[in-house]
Amino acid sequence: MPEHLRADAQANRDRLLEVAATAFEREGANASLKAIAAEAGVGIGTLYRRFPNREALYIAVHRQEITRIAARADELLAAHDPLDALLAWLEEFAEFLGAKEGMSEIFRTVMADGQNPFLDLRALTNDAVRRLISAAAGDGVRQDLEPLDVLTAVHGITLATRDPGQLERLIRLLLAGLRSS
Amino acid sequence: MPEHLRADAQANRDRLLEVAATAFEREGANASLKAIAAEAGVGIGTLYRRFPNREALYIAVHRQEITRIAARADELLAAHDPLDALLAWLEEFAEFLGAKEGMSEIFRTVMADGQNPFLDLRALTNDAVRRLISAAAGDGVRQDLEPLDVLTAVHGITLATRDPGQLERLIRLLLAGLRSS
DNA sequence: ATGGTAAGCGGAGTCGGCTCCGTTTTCAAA
DNA sequence: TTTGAAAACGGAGCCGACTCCGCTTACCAT
Repeated sequence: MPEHLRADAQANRDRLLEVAATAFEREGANASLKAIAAEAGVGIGTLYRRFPNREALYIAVHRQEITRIAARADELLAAHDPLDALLAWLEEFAEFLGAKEGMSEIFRTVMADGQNPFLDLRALTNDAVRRLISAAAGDGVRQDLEPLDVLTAVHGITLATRDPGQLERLIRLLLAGLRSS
Repeated sequence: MPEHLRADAQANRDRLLEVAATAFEREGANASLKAIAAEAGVGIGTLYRRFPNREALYIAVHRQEITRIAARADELLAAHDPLDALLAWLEEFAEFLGAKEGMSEIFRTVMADGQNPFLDLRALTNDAVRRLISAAAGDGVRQDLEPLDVLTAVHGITLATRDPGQLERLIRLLLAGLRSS
């Protein structure tokens, strides 16, 4: 395996990401990959060689956005009480997962797989939660919880919820659980 | 729409359910419907006429089992403290959803659709939760929660969780939330 | 008993995901 | 500049979901 992609391959990869971004935007995470390949002017085989499954392509497209969410934790902590920051972040994260059609399902696969090329993203969000929880120690938030468990809880809520009102209620219920002695 | 199925249709339906039961058992909820139809000796069209989608067939196969779970609420209430009963039921329900490969995903579709022929099952489980919550009023369980929200929370947990230990922890976290003032 | 028809049937057809492999292209060593 | 092999390409091919519609069959009214 070479260090860098061949020039033609790199160009194709870039074009795929570009086309995929607008396709996912337009049609959600279940956009036809065949169509994306065609619009990018490559064969379906080329798409799959570069991105071995739908999840890989989808996450590659949204890499920046996810990094951004993780970074939001510090912004929120700087601007609000720790408890408010925690709640706000959980809500933003939930909204992010829920807003894009299919994003939540994609996350499911990504989270489940232990040896994928997205472990860095998982670590980023994981650390964000850890910081938020630590900061809110003085507000009665339990310190014995795995950040990944909290992340999973929010994720689960976005998976099972359809109605935004219900999502809001369940996030608050989760927060209540986090504050239980 | 006739009251009863024609004799041949009824026989085919029965055979489909029988075959589907073993197929789902063996291969999980994503068993090939084409294969099920073939094994039942009918065309794929016949399967889809009777069960308009995978979910319909899957739930039809598991109808008894779901009814059974709902009924467990009363058994548990009769045998344990209300709080223990509530926890035990939530765990049983979660285990049920998590045990069968794909069941949890099927539930997702069923829960989301407001006009399906499974509303009775939803009502059954909903009432089970309502009774459990009411009974545990004296143990500090909040009475201002929609049973459906609680059900959704458990469901979400089973959707997002892979590891049984994590599932157990999240159920307990949920219970803690239920008891917060 | 039989004839008309609603009910039921089946599988060809369409579409999308994903794989596999024979062909083409890049690129760097000589 | 040539050249050969690693890298990349593309699309045919397979599979499964689900639909659609022309053909068949049960069954009831006569």
